Amino acid sequence: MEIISLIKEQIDDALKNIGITNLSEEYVVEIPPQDELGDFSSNISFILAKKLKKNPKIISQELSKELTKSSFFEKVENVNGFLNFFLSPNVYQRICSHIVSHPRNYGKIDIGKGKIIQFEFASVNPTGPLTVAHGRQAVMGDVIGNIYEQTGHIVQKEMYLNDAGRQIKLLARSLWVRYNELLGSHYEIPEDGYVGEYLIETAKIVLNKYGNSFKDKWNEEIENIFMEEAVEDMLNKMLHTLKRLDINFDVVFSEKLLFKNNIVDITLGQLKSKGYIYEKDGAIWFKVSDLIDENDKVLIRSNDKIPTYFCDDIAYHYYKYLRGFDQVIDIFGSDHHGHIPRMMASIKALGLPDDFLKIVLHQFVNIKKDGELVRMSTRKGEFYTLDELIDNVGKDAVRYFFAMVDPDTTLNFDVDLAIKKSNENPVYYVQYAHARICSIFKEAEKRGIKYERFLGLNDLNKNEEKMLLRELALFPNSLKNACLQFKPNLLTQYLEKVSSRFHHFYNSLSVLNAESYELMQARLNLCEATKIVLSRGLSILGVNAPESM
RNA sequence: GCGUCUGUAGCUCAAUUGGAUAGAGCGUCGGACUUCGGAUCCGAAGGUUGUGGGUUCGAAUCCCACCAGAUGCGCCA
Repeated sequence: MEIISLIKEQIDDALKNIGITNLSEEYVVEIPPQDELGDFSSNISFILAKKLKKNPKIISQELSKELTKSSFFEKVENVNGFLNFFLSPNVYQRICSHIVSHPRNYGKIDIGKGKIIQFEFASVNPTGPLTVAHGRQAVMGDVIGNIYEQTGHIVQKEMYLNDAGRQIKLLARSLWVRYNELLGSHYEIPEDGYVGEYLIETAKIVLNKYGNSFKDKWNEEIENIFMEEAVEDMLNKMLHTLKRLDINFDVVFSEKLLFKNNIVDITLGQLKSKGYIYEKDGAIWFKVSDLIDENDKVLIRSNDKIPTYFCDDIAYHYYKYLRGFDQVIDIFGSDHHGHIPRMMASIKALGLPDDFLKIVLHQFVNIKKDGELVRMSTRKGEFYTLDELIDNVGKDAVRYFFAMVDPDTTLNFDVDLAIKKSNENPVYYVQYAHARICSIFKEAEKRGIKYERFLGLNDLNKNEEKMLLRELALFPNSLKNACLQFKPNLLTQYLEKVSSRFHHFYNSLSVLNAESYELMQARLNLCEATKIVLSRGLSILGVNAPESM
């Protein structure tokens, strides 16, 4: 039951009745700017006006006359060409009973038709603690993944681990320096190495495990040990931090696996067979210029024959295809945007479907501390870690805060403010609405009132009740928009609107002291419906829906 | 230089993708029922949507130019 589509069905029927078929343009059914104007409105007349070269007011007059015949609407008005709908009371009743009878899956819609979708996010070099910027990406990926599950997709969440390559070697050497430091031997951390103090902790682990056997000794074997130890510890810490946010991955995919399974060679072979590969100056190149307006790129380096990051990434995505996903959605920071056209080109070159890969970007997080913006650099060891943020603000607020901002917007995070007044975060507003409803039901029980489902629903005709119900009816639509646009903030915004409508209703009408028994039951139903939407919405956001707070 | 994203109230963000009088929270000011939770509700102040043009019934949204910020243009990842 998705209210906007139902209204559109009514409009389409009316169009047919007045002889208008094959309308190709999309028209909109939405909520008018003022509640008094109607429950919903549509711009259909303007769309038709352009097409039929007729005055929109005349068209909406014709249409409103036709639509009034339907029992779906109490009345249909036309104001300045807009069609404004007032739903019949029985539609509101149906909404309420529908929600109450589907507590576990109200809002689900089938956009995906069971497609298997992989989400890749929070893929980082395991070279240091996660920062708040990573937190944004992790929450975003997790929430969009959840939304995809609600919209008829089968979702797998995966993290890619860059556990090979130059950065890791630098990390190993930096760790070794810290390890020697513990043993009283002093070396310089290499240029571009990792100076953050978190490596001291890791060094202690190595010291515990291996004793002083690597003191003042350095060779390839030792380097490998330090690489492994460093990556393991960093990964554990990262996963631990994410777990604190209730973010869990189905798969952590190691870069090393690409080589172990020969994926790089297989991918290169595939590209070669399609004619996109050539050799020059001892390196192997990808003919990007055949596909897009960009220079060719190196896949295998000339001096050490090691694949570039780009090459690995192509191989990784080809492997995703071989693993059988219908679609893959990557979530990257916006600094990767230059990577997108090349990746899309490689998808085409490999002969994969055009829509196989979708890359979603998000802007950065700036941290404001003591009134100043803090630049974050893992390498220099200057950052505000995600763990600190969770310590200070708590899981629910962190998740909500990151979900509530449009991914395209740079987020200025004022840490001091977030710590000082947690009310800054609207998550409490939504949670409070939920807790309040729970408390009504507790109070009802205390008074010996037995809640009766579906009773008295036709008494729900006050404006506050209708506005709340209308909002509840939009839940599926809100999930749909969030899904199609990859914007979790549409969901948080929606929940805030629902909460606002509820608080308003609560303050102007009494539930347990209603004028009649039937009306009280009706309002209890309305409360339950609201509770269902709030708790479903919050659970998709991964935020707790408390019974009391 | 070329490309991408952003610019909205003092601050943090919206605006159902071209709709009607641009909305919330925080902050400021003023109010609320001895009754279901005052983490709430109601009201006020606060805006030339970065600037200037254009497109049309209608623009924060689309097009052009400029200004400002972020970011990318490696045999780095």
